[in-house]
Amino acid sequence: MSDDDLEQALALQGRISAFVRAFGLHQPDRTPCGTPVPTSEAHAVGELDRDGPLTQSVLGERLRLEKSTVSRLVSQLTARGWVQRAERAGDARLVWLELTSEGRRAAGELAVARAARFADLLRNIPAEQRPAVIAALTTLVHAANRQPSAAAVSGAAGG
Amino acid sequence: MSDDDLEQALALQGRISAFVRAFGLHQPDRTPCGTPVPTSEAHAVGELDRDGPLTQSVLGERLRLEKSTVSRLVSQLTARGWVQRAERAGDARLVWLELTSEGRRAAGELAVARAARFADLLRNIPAEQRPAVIAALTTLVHAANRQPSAAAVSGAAGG
DNA sequence: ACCAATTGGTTCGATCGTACAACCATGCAT
DNA sequence: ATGCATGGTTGTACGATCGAACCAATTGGT
Repeated sequence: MSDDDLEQALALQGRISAFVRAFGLHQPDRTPCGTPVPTSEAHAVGELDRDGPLTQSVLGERLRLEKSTVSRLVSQLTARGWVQRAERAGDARLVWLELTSEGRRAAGELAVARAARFADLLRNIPAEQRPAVIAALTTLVHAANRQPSAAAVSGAAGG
Repeated sequence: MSDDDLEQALALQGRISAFVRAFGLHQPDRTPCGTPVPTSEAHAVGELDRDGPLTQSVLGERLRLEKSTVSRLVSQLTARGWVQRAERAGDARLVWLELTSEGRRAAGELAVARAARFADLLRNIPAEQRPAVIAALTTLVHAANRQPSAAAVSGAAGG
């Protein structure tokens, strides 16, 4: 690793860490909508709203969570009345997840609240820089997805 | 909010959310170094290593944490032998925090491990795009810091 | 000089987010 | 059939964080 690389790595680390803190991503609960919705539930609902019925394992892949975590998460969502566990002809092991109508309504509200929050963030970025910021994040996501053990070696923003 | 703004907000939200998942930031524990160090402890040690002795409340401001959270965090670090709570002439309420020599050693190791992880990430970004990515993140951090209730309305990456 | 409000910390209780291991059921392949 | 792989559930443990209640030292007014 050259000195230049090291410097860039340190810069990257500092920025990401700072953003996580500044944007409040280190606080797990709370979401800005009527009923407070835990973050993880919001993520799951968003995924189901966007990509139709999914099996639990697929949802887990999307969210990068262990199957046990997903199982519990789904239980909470069904308790809340937002998700239904269903079966389908075919593989009897699979649990299919779909939003209830109530769940779709909630997903919509959450999407609006979320968009508002991010719109606020954008408002603090000069308009001409916005596309560049979004492009850079896209690059970053691709890079992260290419990392070998992204999930396994995790947590390093702070460590 | 114009359609264009909305579109950008949605893009931003999606990218950030994707990055958090892809890079594994949603998993609180684990850091890639000898002894597994919880993320929050690593952050705190890094801060103390960089900016000398701090009081607890200042550390809390830096990390954007409640004083109760900081108190516990510091207890864990002293139990680990990395931090010393000290007093100083002057305001007797203040608790000054400083790294022990063991703590400084650990901070160094953590920094190395962290840099390696981020260097990996950089390796997956074309060299010519790296400065742009870092610049974009800088912009993003500034924007987040300008947000009114960053801490209060938090958690919205998923909600 | 005194008392009230403020500030820095600690402790308690709660919730969220997640992983790993052990386990069961179903399905698939030899 | 038998044995391995896959999808889920439950139990256990930890990490991260907050708010409220509380105490001690300080500071500002009157």
